[in-house]
Amino acid sequence: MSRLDRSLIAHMAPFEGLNPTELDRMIGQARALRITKDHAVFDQEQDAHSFFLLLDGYVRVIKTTPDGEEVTVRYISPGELMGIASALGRTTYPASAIAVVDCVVLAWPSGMWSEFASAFPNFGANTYRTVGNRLQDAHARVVEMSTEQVDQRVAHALLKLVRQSGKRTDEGLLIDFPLSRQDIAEMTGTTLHTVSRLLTAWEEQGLVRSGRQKVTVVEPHRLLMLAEGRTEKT
Amino acid sequence: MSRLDRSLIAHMAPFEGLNPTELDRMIGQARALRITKDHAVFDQEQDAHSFFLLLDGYVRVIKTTPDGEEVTVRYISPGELMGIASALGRTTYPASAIAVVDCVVLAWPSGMWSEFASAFPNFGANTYRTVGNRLQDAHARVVEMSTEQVDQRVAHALLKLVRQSGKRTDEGLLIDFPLSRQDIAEMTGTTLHTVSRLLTAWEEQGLVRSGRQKVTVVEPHRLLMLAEGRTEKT
DNA sequence: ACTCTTCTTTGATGCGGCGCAAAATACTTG
DNA sequence: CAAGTATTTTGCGCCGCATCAAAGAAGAGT
Repeated sequence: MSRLDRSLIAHMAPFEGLNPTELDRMIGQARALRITKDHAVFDQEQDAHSFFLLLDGYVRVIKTTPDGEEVTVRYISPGELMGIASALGRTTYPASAIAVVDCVVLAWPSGMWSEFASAFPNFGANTYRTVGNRLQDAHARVVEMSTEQVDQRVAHALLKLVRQSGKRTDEGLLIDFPLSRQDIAEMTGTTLHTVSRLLTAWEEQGLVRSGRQKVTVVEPHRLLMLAEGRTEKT
Repeated sequence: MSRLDRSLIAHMAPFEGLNPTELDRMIGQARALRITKDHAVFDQEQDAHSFFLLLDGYVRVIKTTPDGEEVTVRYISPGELMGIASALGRTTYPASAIAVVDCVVLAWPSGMWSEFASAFPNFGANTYRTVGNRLQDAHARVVEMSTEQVDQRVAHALLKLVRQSGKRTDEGLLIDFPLSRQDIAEMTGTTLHTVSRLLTAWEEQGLVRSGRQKVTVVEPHRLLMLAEGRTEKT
């Protein structure tokens, strides 16, 4: 079994303000896991035994409705915590987390949460700041869904993904993991058909370039204008 | 100036598990405020100087979009905390809170949050449980907006309000504060026109009774079936 | 190279619910 | 009680986008 070193996590936002000793104590309790593509890190409704840190890869957090529809809550990037139900006094996971590529995660037993939070106040504060941001995001999503048209929502979704995982290429900013039309539809509350039509239209206007499970934003600025709803001059 | 007594708050959820001494210490630092109907408890974007507990009345939490549309995030009932930006490491309020009737609130300076949280761990845990619930709610809203039709969303909204503030009357369960078609529209991402049509249709079917700024749910069960989308047999 | 599967594109059709307009009703205030 | 204001109702036309259907395109497996 491989040793875990604090350098793995020292630079990550949740651990900001922790000294080396503290980092060692935290990582000493962690288990590293590999999650292969399309497998779950944790499942909705299940007992929240652990909380996680994503070290490498990308994870999609989804909620499944009683009648089987899937809604994507968010994408997790390396350095983000997930499954922190225990920090919020829950005993089950409210959503499922699926690896969209092969991933590496660290896992801590949920029971350890309160211990960490009181022993390392910075860690607690960092986590709650994250929770605050996610609450904000969720409310922003509600506002978007209430007030914006589909094209604006899709534009916003793409911009968010680009901000989170955009990689410079010679064509523009490539979203760094496989992302299908269906995936985008599940983020924006529409259908893959509509997403497909929008992307081809935008491709004709030179805003994006896209292919199978891959989207590159060529002109973020013009896409933002569209997202904000200021009228487009052809 | 009136003395505040711990009996005001002792039975409220955020203070569960606190002993009388602790309650006294907390309430000793609080200021009581009256907020008259239609006035703000706090405003979006403003410096988060205080956090609040609603003692009496009802408060609507809203987000305003750049172009002036208002989206209702939630209604607050007596015994609930609000404006707890500081617990999540924010320095400004992410939304505005408006009294829908004359209200009484307690206010504590934001700076006191961390002190309370560490001195009274139960209070901290209770608060974070609340935050967890709100995050859940927000995600549930996103799922609703993504997958449900307007009539289902309106039905869900009414049921939520009834659960929160339903008062038994001889007609059914009355929502205990003034609530216009416009208000319902802002909760569900639709227009007052559509809400009006739905309510009159439901009234004809005997599901609800409603008048000016007032809604009574007559048959919660049938309304729930409608909310869940199981088809109605006329 | 060929088949199978997954993902994407594109067309045709229909409808839920929004936008607009105007009237009716319910409170409020002098 | 009359005038003024806020809220609700209702009709009508239209359009954004879902739904249904089917055919391409791109990889994956053998």
